[in-house]
Amino acid sequence: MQDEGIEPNIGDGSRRILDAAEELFADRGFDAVSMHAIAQAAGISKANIYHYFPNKDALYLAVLRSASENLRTLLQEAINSHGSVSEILHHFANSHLQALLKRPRLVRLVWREILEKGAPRAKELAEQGFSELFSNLVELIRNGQERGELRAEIDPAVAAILLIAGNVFFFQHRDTLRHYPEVAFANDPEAYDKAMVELLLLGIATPNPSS
Amino acid sequence: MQDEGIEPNIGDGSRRILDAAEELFADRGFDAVSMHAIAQAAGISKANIYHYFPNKDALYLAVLRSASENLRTLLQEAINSHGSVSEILHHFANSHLQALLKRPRLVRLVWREILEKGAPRAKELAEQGFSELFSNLVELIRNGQERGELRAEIDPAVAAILLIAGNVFFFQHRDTLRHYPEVAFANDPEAYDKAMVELLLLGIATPNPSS
DNA sequence: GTGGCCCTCGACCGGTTGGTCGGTCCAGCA
DNA sequence: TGCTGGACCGACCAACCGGTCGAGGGCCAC
Repeated sequence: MQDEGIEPNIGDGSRRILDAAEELFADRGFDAVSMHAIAQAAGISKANIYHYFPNKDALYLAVLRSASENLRTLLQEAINSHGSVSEILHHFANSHLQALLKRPRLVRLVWREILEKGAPRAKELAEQGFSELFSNLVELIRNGQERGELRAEIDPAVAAILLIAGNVFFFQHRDTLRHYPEVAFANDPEAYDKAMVELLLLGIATPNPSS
Repeated sequence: MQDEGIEPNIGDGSRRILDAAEELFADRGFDAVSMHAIAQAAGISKANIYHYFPNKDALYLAVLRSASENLRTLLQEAINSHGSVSEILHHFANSHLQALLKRPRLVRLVWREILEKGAPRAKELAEQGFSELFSNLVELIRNGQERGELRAEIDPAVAAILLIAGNVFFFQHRDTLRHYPEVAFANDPEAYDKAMVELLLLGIATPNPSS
């Protein structure tokens, strides 16, 4: 039968296990983390983990499920806004990137699962967050087009992908970007998002006077 | 001329090992791949691997070095072009994405290493490809600004990141994107790049606010 | 008391891991 | 012809893996 809403047995014991496992899985991946290491990080014995979770896969799945849900609700906040399309997009980009930066462990964990090819343990689960976000953003851009604030010729999906990709790329490579002198915004995600959305809105080409 | 000048012993034996290891490491990651599996995939005995490589780490490093070099030369082709800025950017984006799609194993392998946090085995090695690409693209956009074809107000680094991020995102999620009805270009990278570069050039906002 | 009921644990299991070792095969060369 | 050295392998090793088991201990109802 199906589980009803929320996992029934989330006590203090399993919570500490989940926390420890989440960090380790996010940092090193499924295979590189042993149950012994998780137990040690949680401050309990390895056998005790098996009192709460039947096996390693189930533990990983529980961690992923928890992370996916948390990440989803976190990202959901990005689409609650109003105003002009420009304001909405600015708010969306900023909230989205802030959400990613707020819980980097969750993001890395979920992303790791999405990118895995060998053994997709719960790909759909990990993808659901992106799915909602993407659909909502596409809808949002489409509304902007209908209201005439955005050009009708553009593909909303391309614009949505660019916005999300820009944020994800910044999140994933912010440490690397810090090393480049060309990058002035590596430590300032808000400035980055501001520049990015303005660039997306106005384009990089010099406007043609005879348009 | 078969001598590459760097690695002294690249014979037929080690080549097959590197090929097999590259595929397995790219698909499943370092820890999930056993030396036995690599030997089996290469059609040799496990002990024979140790005739060419001192240990698993050295083998992984050799695979990563080879992949990084190949990927770098592959990406290098993207920056050789001329014409107007618009043409150059279109060519760059297209070549870049084609390069990614041409050798997905290399890309996944290198990207996996970049994203790893627990044990960065050769992060700098994996990042060098992106480094060159990014610097060249920034320079390219800066030239366009000096020639007046691109707006002077934009940050070249932001534009460069958006372009690369858009391609990388498409590459990494093309399988997922196929499931969305909003996405018409999931099987057509050229169409995607065309739309993306045009969007970047002209922006998504209507040029004249509500008249 | 004492019997159940969760937690918690050390000790243990079979299997797999990265890595080693002694030895075989065979082309090249004297 | 015999020797040499690189390519190659089956068998083996200690360590570790995920997972099991039986036993303790605190706690509450009786």
